[in-house]
Amino acid sequence: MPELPEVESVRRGVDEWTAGTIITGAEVADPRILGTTSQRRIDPSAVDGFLTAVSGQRIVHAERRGKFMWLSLGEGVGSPAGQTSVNAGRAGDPAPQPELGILVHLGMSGQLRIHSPGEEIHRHTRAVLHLDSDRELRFVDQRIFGHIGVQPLVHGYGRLVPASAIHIAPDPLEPAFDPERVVGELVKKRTAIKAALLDQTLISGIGNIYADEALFRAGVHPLATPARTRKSRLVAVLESATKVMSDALAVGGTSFDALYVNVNGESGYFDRALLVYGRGGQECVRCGTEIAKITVGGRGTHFCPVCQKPPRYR
DNA sequence: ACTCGCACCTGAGGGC
DNA sequence: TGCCCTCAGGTGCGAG
Repeated sequence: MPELPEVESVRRGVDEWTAGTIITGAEVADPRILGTTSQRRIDPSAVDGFLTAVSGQRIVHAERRGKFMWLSLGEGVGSPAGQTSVNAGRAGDPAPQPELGILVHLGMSGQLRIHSPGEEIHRHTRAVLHLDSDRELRFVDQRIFGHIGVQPLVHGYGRLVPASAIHIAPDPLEPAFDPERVVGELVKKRTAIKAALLDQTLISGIGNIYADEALFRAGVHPLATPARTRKSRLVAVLESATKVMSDALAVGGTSFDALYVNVNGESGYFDRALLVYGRGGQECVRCGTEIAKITVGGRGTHFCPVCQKPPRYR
């Protein structure tokens, strides 16, 4: 569900509520949330390992690259007695501690919500972090395509990122984003440009909604082959993607239903600004032609057959 | 070395 | 009402 604008809206709220707080304890209601969708068999000790690793840690900031978000962790000053086994053994160790972060990926249906203890627990709540601010951060995820876990921070494209995000390219809203590098990679791609836009190792943050929107706004057909497309057109697609995601972020992202909300449970408003996504069979806002819906790379793909001319080589 | 297709889940909505 | 099918903001892995 969430793409860059939605994840960034959530990150901002999480950072506001959690930066500088200490995690006093945690719960894992469904251990599957600790694994990826392809690593669902969770060792029972993983739950204890997670609880031990996060308890007593101080949250420095909520950070993000593409759709990957994480809480960077600092010294657990003031951590409660009895929950500091990880740090206690190293208390006198002069060697610097490895930098850690709590990775949170929202998958298709994940939400992070801030609550006061005692507020009603949603039935899809998979994990909870208790904070010393007398608030708690709840990870709610209907489909469990998301995951959470403590990871070392490693260097990737000029930043410290969680180990499992090392392969993720910079997104268009971060300083490390280099459109020339992306175009340089794109011109080697023989796959459909829509699929290339969804390749998070090439450019991150773009998902199914904004890929369709960016291609429509740039007037490029989703099945165009990047290697056979003018560089100027590729640049236009990247600019459109950046613009549409910035515009969406400015209004809190895109919400079709209650599955995407920010930390306070509020929806975003960009759904009313979508020009093609979800509009199959309706008239194109530019030329009135019926918006087509096809499948590209297994994903529903919406485009205008007139405004986005089919490539001649196909 | 690439590219593709599917599996991983739960739930909503449509057709019969 | 109920059953069965399709579809959904993502990602990782194995097969070809």
